[in-house]
Amino acid sequence: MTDTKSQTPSPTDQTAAQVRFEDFGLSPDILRALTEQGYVHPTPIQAQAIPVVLQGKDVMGAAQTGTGKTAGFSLPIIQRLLAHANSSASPARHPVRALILTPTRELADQVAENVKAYSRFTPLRSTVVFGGVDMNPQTAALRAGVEIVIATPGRLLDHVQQKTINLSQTQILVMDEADRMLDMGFLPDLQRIINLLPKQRQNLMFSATFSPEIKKLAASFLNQPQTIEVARSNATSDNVTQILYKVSEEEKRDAVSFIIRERGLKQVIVFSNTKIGASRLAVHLVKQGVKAAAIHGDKSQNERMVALEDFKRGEVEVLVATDVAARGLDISEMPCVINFDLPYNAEDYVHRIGRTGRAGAKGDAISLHTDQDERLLVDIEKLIKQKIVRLQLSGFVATSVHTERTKPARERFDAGSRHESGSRHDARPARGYQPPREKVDPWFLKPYTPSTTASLPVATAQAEEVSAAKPQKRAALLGGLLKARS
DNA sequence: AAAAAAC
Repeated sequence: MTDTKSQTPSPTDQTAAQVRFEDFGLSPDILRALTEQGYVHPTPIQAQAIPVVLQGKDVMGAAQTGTGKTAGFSLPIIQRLLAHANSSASPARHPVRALILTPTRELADQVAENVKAYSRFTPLRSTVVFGGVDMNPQTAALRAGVEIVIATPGRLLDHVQQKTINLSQTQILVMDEADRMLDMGFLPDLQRIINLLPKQRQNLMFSATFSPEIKKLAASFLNQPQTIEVARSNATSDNVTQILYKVSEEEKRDAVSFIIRERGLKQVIVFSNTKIGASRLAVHLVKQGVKAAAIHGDKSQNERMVALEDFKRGEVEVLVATDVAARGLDISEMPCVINFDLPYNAEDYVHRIGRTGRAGAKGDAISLHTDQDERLLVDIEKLIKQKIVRLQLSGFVATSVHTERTKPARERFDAGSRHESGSRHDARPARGYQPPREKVDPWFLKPYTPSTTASLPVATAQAEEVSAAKPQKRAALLGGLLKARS
């Protein structure tokens, strides 16, 4: 909902800030919804996208999350559906006329909430469709009739198969976070869905980055699209201060709680590369009295929802997340994000830190890195075309250890407890000497041994081969798509 | 290497 909030204009916003939502010729019913929410001025992407979408043109939009993208496409879509009412259909029948696809369930839910809010005073109906929850309520809503459907691809196709949805009248298609959908291997699903739609339709595609693959996708799906680009692609916001702290693998968890305590953070997302890592870190933080919760794909949809709601309400102060939350999640006023792990994919770094410094506000992006991360760091700095500031985590002493197994960790534990002024060590003195637990995550704990160091170049070379092959495979897929269409 | 998404 922070999407369209008017903001302190930065120099580049000045023209946009002078425009008002009233200037677009939107229906009074839409303007009323906007007024009630206190939205007066469009964000730059909204100012650019709304008129173009209203004209019925295809759009290729490059926009980071937090730029007001959702309102940028949903407001004009609602307007178009209102203006071109289905005269032929009986009033009881509401065919799906606009379809909005998103990569994650949470994002689908949020977009749906926004669409509902903007169309509140119109006769248009909308519903959201995604997996992990009971199909029946969705089926009931679709039966009752909706003009706008917001969906994740898998469950949508499920409904198609069950014949509980009819897409033969869909005039507008939106692909939100298209780059993410490609990354997640949704291309075949996208193609299947598009084949179900009328050939004559309006297509809107939004992507945080303009990779060659995205351009190919745009070329195959869009019809003479108008390009809208607000932020430089792959650029990080100037409002975000990026910091790096070098720590050892064993120190990471304590470093996170140290940073949270030291800065008095009350709203922070911590990104972990693994689901198990996210869960463990959350448990660790809770044990230290931090109000933390984990959100990742192994949690039930209900748990994910509850964690997100609690976080938005402030009941949870630290949300430990995998990349399920890297893109799209609309969480307002995020002053800080922490990378517990550096992401494997440099683009994900951009998305993660895009969770902060939004809508003109300042933000901090703090990343922990270890010796093993050097390569990832190089990739990231190459992508964002800047060096990230390396700082010392001054005053930090690890008080507990990741694993009790490695000798260096134990030494650090002893050293830490001697210098530490707090009493956590005294409260639980036996902790450092317990025998190792049975289930040790091999990925998480990589001991420093000469043999692993020696084998590293080989492993790296293999990894390069794989990642080099991937785009080609995608390109081949896209090529097939192009041929199939022509 | 991981994560996400349909049952």
